[in-house]
Amino acid sequence: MGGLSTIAQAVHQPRLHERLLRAAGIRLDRAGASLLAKLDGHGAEPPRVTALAERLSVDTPTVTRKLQQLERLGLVARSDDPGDKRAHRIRLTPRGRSTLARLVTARRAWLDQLLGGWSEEDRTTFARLLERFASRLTEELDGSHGD
Amino acid sequence: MGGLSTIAQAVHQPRLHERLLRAAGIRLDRAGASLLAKLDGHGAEPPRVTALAERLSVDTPTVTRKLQQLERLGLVARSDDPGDKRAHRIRLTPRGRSTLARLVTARRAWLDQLLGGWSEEDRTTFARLLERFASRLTEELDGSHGD
DNA sequence: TAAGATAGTTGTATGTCGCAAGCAACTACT
DNA sequence: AGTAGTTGCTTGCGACATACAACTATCTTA
Repeated sequence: MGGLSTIAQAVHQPRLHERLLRAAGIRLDRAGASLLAKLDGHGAEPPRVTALAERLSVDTPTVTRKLQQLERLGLVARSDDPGDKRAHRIRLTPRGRSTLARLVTARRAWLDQLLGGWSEEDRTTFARLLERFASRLTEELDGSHGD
Repeated sequence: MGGLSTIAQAVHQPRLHERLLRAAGIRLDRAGASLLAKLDGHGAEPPRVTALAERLSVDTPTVTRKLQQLERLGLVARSDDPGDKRAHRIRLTPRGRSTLARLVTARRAWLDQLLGGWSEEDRTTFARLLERFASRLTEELDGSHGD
């Protein structure tokens, strides 16, 4: 099952990302893209820096700095947390939302292309197992903070 | 199918890697680990720097520098290419080979743990689809060098 | 044999990330 | 209310990853 490393490596490559994003007319680095993605659709309140760091499994300074960049680019905005003056709520700006939308579309198109010859059944199964594995993995990462 | 990004991200995380390798008693960074893995079992001649760069889909300077580190650590060795004085052949030292073996074992154990509750059938299917996807991806990467 | 290609290295810049340290605000305990 | 401890976020710093450009040595070819 060496495919896992291969895939992780490949999907993470700067080159690939560059190509994909450029094709979509988006100028955004990988970490920025991940962050944007985590800002989407979680119903209630916009998340805080800490919450984002946890979702991404990185530390807060990393998120802080990435947010500063994204803010400069006008893709995210921060508001004060009512009830805790230390905290900020992070949300997508309209521009951020549209960038994210284009990003998602581009990724999907790329995936569709890669899964070109696959049967509908294989695709579905793959998606299901991938999702299951991802959530297991996320659990694992979250669960072992205090190791 | 956002699981793909999640997985790529997770598997690539310094944190995770650190933990995994430390548990296995290995002191090696991610890129080093990837490089070692590509040095294994390809029958004939040991590969050259260029070949490694291609396999890893990174450029040659990256490989050169990583090799210098691995060489200092005594994990790889280089010999002159007979027939081309510019080129070098890169091979694992015994120590490199044993490090790699431990690495592979550690990864497998980690995977087994993650796939804990999975049926045998799901595991097999997942491995198969993952492999298929990985090789498609590799093709894609190789095929688009000259974009 | 000179022109161009190729193998590898070094120089330099950007991005990703962690740990340590710090400040401001919050919470709890007395 | 005051002090101690905790939490949310930021800044300082360093390590790693990787790209592009420029260079040297060697090989290939017309």
